Amino acid sequence: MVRSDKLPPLPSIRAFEAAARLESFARAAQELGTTAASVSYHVRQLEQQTGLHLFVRHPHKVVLTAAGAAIAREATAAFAALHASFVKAQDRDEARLSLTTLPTFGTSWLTPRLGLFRARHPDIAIELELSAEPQALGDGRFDAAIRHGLGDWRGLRSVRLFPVLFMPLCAPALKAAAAGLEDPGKALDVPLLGRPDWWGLWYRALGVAPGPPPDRFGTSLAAEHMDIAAAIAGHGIAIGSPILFRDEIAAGRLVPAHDLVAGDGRAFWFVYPVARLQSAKIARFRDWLSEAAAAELSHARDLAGRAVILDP
Amino acid sequence: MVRSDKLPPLPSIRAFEAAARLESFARAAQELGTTAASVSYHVRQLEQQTGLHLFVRHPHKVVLTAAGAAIAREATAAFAALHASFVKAQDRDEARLSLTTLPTFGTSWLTPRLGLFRARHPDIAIELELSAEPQALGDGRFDAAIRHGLGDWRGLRSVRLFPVLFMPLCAPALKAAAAGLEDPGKALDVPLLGRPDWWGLWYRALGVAPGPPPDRFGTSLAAEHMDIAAAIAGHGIAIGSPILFRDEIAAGRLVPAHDLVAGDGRAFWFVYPVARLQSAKIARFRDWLSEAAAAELSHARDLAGRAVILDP
DNA sequence: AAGAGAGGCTAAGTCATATTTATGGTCCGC
DNA sequence: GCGGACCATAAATATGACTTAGCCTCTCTT
Repeated sequence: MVRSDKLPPLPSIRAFEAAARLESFARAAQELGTTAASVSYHVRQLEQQTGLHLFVRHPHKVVLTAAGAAIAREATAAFAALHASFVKAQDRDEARLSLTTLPTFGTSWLTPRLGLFRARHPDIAIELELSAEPQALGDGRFDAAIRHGLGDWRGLRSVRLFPVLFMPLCAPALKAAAAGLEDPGKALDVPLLGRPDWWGLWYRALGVAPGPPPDRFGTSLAAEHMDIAAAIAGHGIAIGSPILFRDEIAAGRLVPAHDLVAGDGRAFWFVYPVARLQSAKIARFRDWLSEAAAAELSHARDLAGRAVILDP
Repeated sequence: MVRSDKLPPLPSIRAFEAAARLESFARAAQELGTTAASVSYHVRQLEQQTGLHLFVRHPHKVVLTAAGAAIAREATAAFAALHASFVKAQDRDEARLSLTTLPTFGTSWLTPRLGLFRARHPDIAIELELSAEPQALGDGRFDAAIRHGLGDWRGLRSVRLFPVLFMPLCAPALKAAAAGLEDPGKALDVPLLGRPDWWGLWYRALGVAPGPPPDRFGTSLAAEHMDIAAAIAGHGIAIGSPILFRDEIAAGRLVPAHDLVAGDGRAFWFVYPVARLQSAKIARFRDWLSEAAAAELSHARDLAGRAVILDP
């Protein structure tokens, strides 16, 4: 015998283990989803490699030798342990969903709704990371992400949620002061809050070419939702998504400063690696999120319908 | 993920385990005698099958994830246990050599010499079974056998030891009474012991066609060595092998009753399954036995040389 | 008893799968 | 700054397992 310090071929050990446990090549073949001939082949393979007699063949049945029984016992335990470790890892992995998304989306829209997901799927704990920069998926840090864009990320499966829209929003008290907003040449009593490029897009949608001069802008904060918070506090007119801040609008803390809704063709997408199409927890979150987004979209049908979509 | 209750492909687990233990695909490839590309393929395979991230890839190195580390630990233990069980079984198997042979050969020739083998190979315990009928090899009961015949057993490797010879043997006190043995028609004072067919062969070698009449024979015992024992006790003239009973002849307890040596072309052979060519213990016994048989043959050169060989 | 069925073996051809080979990119160390 | 080490990817290859088919032996049934 080869007196090898190497392990014999694992598929052969597997076939042998099943045959030993079930005391039959035919039943082992059934369990392994193969044929008796294959099991016979593997067992013989193993016997040749090890130089051990594992089974005594009788015309109608096979019987383990002493050596075979000893090895089979160990092998069964080893495979069971291996299997258990995978199951455990999968269970643990299945119980925790790690997401990364944009700060505004996460803060303003997703977080308030996460409780509903948790209520429906109490066995999945969500871990949410917020960052303005899209984080790589597939390296083990995150299971999935919500991004905005066109949905064309390579290697990722994308599910569209709702469009990215822009509209001037302000506190009700400032609504009057926002009159004449549509004329960028005209000075306003209140500053414009939010990213100048979004304002530029909105004015282009309005048909006004150059947009407002730089001195119209107040401090631009780190994220959209902070501008919106400033607007709610009455510090100016913010440019932001009427969908993301529907709750604020519905509560009357925020009103449109103008009726025009602009968009740049982009949307929010739920994305996850193609390699994880089979992941149950991702599928569950995706389904819940799609549903929530569809509900959101049904509230925003008129907004989305009348939005002026421009190239960015 | 496939949430499979089946174990993922074992070769992939093996590749992963090595990679995890060595913290490097390249070193794992080296250990497994394959290439890094292969290891990479398998690890990816495993990750896809299980839906788990096992490694975080960095451009220059790979790092285990928490799940990967947990699985690797279990996998290493499982493989080690598996390996240990094979090594143990092989060691145990290697420490015990089970032989089957003919009663006379075993009793008269082999057993007295087994001590020499044991002295040279104290780590191998011999188990000797005696039976007149040849026992099947390769079913786990016996590692090897010593048989007599022509050396043409299918599926078995045969090593020739020494020829099967026949010669009348008797106690020295009966030597005189054996005079005239060569004439089967002449009545003797002492009976003939042993198998009539062997006597028949011997007489044919002598050139005497019909052989002695049945009433010349004493009781024929179950095995040759028992006839010889009877001869030593002075109960008659036995037909037997001068090689197997060389010790008795050398000690003077047995003398040839006639000088003619006959043979039927057969010999004693050491045989073992072709499938076990690699077995170290069988090789060690075979080498020792060949040596002992060669020494025996050198003592019996003149006997073998002058033997008259007939077809049986 | 005799026949059908179950279990296993063997042999040969097919097919799948792992592996190799080659290429490219990234980072680390000299 | 450059060469080497390490890993990823893709396509082609080759090994090896698997299936299929036919056969034998034994057992159970009728």
